[in-house]
Order: sequence, then structure tokens, then C-alpha cells
Amino acid sequence: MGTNDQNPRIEDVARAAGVSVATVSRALRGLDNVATSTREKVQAAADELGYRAHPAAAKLAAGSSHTIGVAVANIAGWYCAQVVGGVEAVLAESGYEVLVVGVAGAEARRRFIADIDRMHHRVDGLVLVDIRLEHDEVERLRESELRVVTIGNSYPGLSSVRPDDISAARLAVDHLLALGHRRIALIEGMRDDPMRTEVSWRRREGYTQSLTRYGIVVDPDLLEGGDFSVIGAQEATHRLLDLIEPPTAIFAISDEMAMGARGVAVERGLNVPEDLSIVGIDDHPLAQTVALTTVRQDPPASGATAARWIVEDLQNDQCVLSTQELETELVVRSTTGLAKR
Amino acid sequence: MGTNDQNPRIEDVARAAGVSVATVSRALRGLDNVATSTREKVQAAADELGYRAHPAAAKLAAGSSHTIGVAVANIAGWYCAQVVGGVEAVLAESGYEVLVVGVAGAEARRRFIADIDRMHHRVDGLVLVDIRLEHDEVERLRESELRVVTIGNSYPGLSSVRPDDISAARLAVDHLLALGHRRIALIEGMRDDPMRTEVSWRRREGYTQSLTRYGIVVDPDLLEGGDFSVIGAQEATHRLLDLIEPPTAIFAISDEMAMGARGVAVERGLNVPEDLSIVGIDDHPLAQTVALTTVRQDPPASGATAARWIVEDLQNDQCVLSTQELETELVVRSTTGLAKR
DNA sequence: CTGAAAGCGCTTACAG
DNA sequence: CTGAAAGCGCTTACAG
Repeated sequence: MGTNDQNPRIEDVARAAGVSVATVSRALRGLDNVATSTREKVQAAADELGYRAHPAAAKLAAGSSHTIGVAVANIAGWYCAQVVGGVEAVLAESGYEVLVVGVAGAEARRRFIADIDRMHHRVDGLVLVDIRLEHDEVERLRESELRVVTIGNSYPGLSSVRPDDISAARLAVDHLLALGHRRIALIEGMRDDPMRTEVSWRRREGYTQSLTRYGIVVDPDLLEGGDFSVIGAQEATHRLLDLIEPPTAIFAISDEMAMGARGVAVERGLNVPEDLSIVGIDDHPLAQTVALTTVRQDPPASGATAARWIVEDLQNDQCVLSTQELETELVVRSTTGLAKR
Repeated sequence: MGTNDQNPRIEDVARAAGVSVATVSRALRGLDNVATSTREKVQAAADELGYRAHPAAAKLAAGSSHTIGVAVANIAGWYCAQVVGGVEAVLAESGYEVLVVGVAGAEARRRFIADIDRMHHRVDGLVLVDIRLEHDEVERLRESELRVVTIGNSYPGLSSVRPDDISAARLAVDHLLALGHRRIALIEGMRDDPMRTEVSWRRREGYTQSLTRYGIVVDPDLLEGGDFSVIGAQEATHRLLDLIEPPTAIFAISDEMAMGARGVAVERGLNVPEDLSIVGIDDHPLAQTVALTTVRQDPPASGATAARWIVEDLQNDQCVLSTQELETELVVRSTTGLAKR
């Protein structure tokens, strides 16, 4: 009612501009073999009619989906949401669509990768956020014609972007060492298998490097898995504080875990940072509300970079292999202080 | 390499099953005018070949996109991410696709709604998360053939789902009143115009109702806008605590704001809850780490409900108008306590 | 219950 | 630089 009920088709534009549909198609997509005067005529007609190509028709005819898939381990988590935000922003201005797929857990991931060929006409590219692949899955992705870039983890033969995790961890631990701490606990990834995610083992690597430089031997008692969750970190913290010789500082590899640790310390009557220093990684928006010292990273930037690579590859019909490590930055607030004595 | 490079087409399945493509199409989509034996034969052939319909072709032919759009004000925010998670979960198992569109700010929203007709062959349904529409925009959506449901706000003629905001606010304020508080501040939505979002004015309504029942007149000095952000809430809290007669309790209409308020109180040397009680709404995962008393809501449930309605409407070729208010629940932790004196 | 055929609205060689 | 025509892979009346 009011406006034309039916959307205009390419044929309507062609008629209005007095050219063929082929020319309209070329002109509107900015292909280069169109006379400038023709292009302007077509553009004017299209604007006038409010024409926009029917996406399904375009996709079918061109054999390309013009959409990028984003597979995330946990859509509702802060980190993933941030990354998706970055992807979305870039893709929106490039005219690509975003298809978000939740891939929670190993089973879902296996199915998703096994079905990757089916994705082949749904998406032209794929960004995997924080998803740990098996060897054969990497192989499978490499053989597919999809442009894929992984965020958080990296694999030979696939593009990847991630924060410089080793440096990030070293920033945190060096800060604690400089304050005089020597018993520094690490709350890392999955409790049953902390090395499962690359993020986790790279951050442990940074932790180890810093301690080693100071001539400190890593004490296995001070290594705890926090499952990247508040609850996991709380349990880990209780175990650490129950040690006969408890740590004077805790480095948690995410702010959410650091905040969980801080809460437990306070609940147990400790003063932070007088009795226990705490550092995280992320600079989560809520970190500031508890004055958490942390290492800032920029997840939207990761997403944006990944998206930009894919779009470039697609537009130039290439498939370049890129890798990037994003810088991080120590943000000192009030949960870290001088070690006692 | 290895697997067939080309995905099978419907024709391949038809040949393998010894039937026509029309029959394959019907059988695979579960239409009812297919003999059971035929259906099984077709299904077997499809499974064998690993066939899956090319989505763009199906969309073009059927004239339906089989995807649902989700327009969110702030993809990276906790609340929106939660809702999108709920939508995704339902849609995934219904075989629908999700198209996430970021609509940040009035300008983006206006463009999005103006272009809604273009969405018409991209999506069959639309869920709007926390997006405040103008009158003419509501009209426009109602006239479109899209199934739309709004989350957070509600409009005549459009389906909507949201927490019972009035009750949620009353739970929070009644709790404070029961503890003896009489000067209870409210940190609500946008500072320049707190009534802009429905969430905000409904929660203010609950606040007012509770106070009024107790015979307390609302003091305009105690009404502050926190912009739904940590920083906004921090600024608001400073203003409140600078009052000649400061509040003894603060009710912030989101946990992120409540956590911002708590941080400021602590920073200013106040004890929580001895000097100042604080309540939020959400039960954000991090609320627990500061022992925040709050009113729990379930954003994924909102998203799931919205998605379910749309899918049902689509499958039954109907367009029913539904409205639902979700229950909330008071979670008492340690940021609220008896009022002094 | 099933099949042959038209058509969904584009893009892309192919010719000119 | 432009056009006529085939074709992308499905779905859906229509007829039987």
C-alpha cells in the first residue's frame, strides 16, 4: 500500500534506461567495460526506481554467495561478540552479508567441518573464532575453495590473526615480577587439558618465559585451569589459596577469570592488592569497575582484519596466506601492588 | 581432491532414485503428497549422495529466503549477544538461517527501516532487539509482509517479547524498602532523555509504583541517566553522592551500570552495603564476582521465543500477533543491606 | 501420487 | 562498448 508493492526487476531498469539487462548488470556492479555515459544513465534509472538486485538470483547466477560465514564457539560470550562486531562492521560496508553459525563443542565442530562442502555455496569465506581444529579438519578446510581465516588459533596453510599472546602474558607477569612477586599463579584454560586451546598454551608460554628470565622455576602447584569461566576461576582460586604456600599474585588469562579470582579473594577476607595481586587479559568493559590491572587487547580489530582479508581475496580473485599478531598493552590499575616483605 | 569436487544436484538424486526432480523436491521437503515408499527411496538416494539443496536456487524458485534477520542496536553488548544466541539456537534446529544486522544509532535505524522492502527477499522475518522505532517506522513494518517481533520495546500491531520490566523494578525497589531505605536513587537510561527507551521508562514506572505504595514522593534529584554504560553510570553515581542529602541506596536498571556505581562508591571510600546499597537488573555473569544483588532476567529466552513465533507463523502461513512478558527473579547477594539508623 | 515444463531474477560467455 | 540467449538449481502450478 502506498509504495509499489512489487520491487523493480533488472528488466524494469533496463527499459527505463533504454539498454539491455546485461548492460544494467554490468553497470551496476561497476564492471569496467561500460561507457561512462551509459553507466550514469543506468545508475540514474536504478536510483529512480529504487532497484536492488535480488540476492538469491544474483547468487545463483554468479555462483557466489556474497556472504561470509562466522563460526563462533560461544556467540553469547564477550570475546566472540566483540569479534563478530568487528567482522560485521567491515562486511557491512563492503556489501557482504554475515552468516553467524554457533559451533559449541567438539561434536558440533566436527559436524560443521564435515559439512563444510555444503557451506560452499552458502558462503564464500569463513572466519573461525576461537575454534580448535583437528589435523584432518585443517586439511579439509585447506582443500575447500573457501577463503578461511582463523582467529585465536593458527594452523599451517590457513590465514590467522590473533593478539600477540606470548607478549601479552609477559607484560602481565613482568609487571608482577617488577612489583617483587615471586610466587605467581597462573589460571589458564581448560582444567582437564589447559593446552587444548592455543590461546592458553601461548599465554602459558609467555608466563614461563618471564619467570625463567628471572631464574624462577615454574611450580606446577601454581598452574590451574579456570575453564575460561567465572566459576572455573573461582574454584581454581580456592585451590590456590588453600595451598600450604599460597601465591602472592595470580595471573588469569582472561578478565572474566581474573574478576572471578578477585571475588573469591575478597570473599575470603583478603585485601587486594595488599595480600594478593591479580592481573587479567582483555580490558573487559567491566574490568574498570573493580580497578582490575589487565593487558588490553582489541577483539573487534581481529574480526575487522579477518573480514578485510577475505573481502580483498574475493575481490581480487586471489587467495593469499596472511598472519598477523596484534599488539597488546598493559593497563595498570589497582589490583596489583608491591609484594609483601 | 579426494571427495567429489562437485556437489550433487537434485537431478542426480532423481536419477539415482529413479523418479523426477519434482518428486525429489517434494519428498525431501516433507510435503505430504508423496508415497511413503517413494519418500524413503528418495531419502536414501539423497543421503547416499550427500545431497543438500542449493540455498540460493531454492530461495529464488520458492520466493522465500528461509532466513530470519536480527537487527540489534549493539551486537557487542552483553544483552544483545545473549538474545542473538537464543535466536540462533532455535533457528538452527528449525533449519532457518540468521542474518545479523547491526543498527547502531538513529541514522542507521532510519536507513534500515526505509530499506525494509529490500530486505523482503533477503529475510522472511525480522526480530528487532532493543530498537526504538518512530511511529511511521512501526507503520512501515506493519505494512511489510515480514513477520516481525520486537524485543525490549513493544508497539501496537507488532508482536513483542520482553521481561516484565515493571515487576522487575518493583522487586528491586521493594527489596530496598524492606531493608529500611527511603532515599533510593534510580540510574536509568539515556541522560538527555531517559524516557527514550521503553525499557527505561517501564523500569522507572516500577520504581515509582513501589515508592508510591510506601507513601514516598519521588525526588527528582535522585533520578539520573546512566546511558546504559559503565561510564555513564559512574558519572551519575558521582553526581548522586555529591548531593547534600545523598541516597542510601542506588537502583541501576542494568548490572553493568550497577557495577559502575559500585566501583565509584568503593573508590570514594564508602562501604557497600553499609554506607550504600546497590541493586541492578540482569544477573550478568560477572555480577556474582562483586556479589551484586540483582534481578535476574533471561535474554536468550526472549530471543528463543521470538524466533519460535516467527518460525511457527512461517510454517503455518499465518501471522498471529503475540505478546509475552517474561518473569524475573530477585537474587539477593551482598551489595544490599539494612539502611543505617 | 507423480512427471514435464515453465519460471524465479539474475550473470556470463559469445558475438558483434 | 553492447545485446541476445543460455543457464544457474531449484519449486510449483498444471495435467494426468
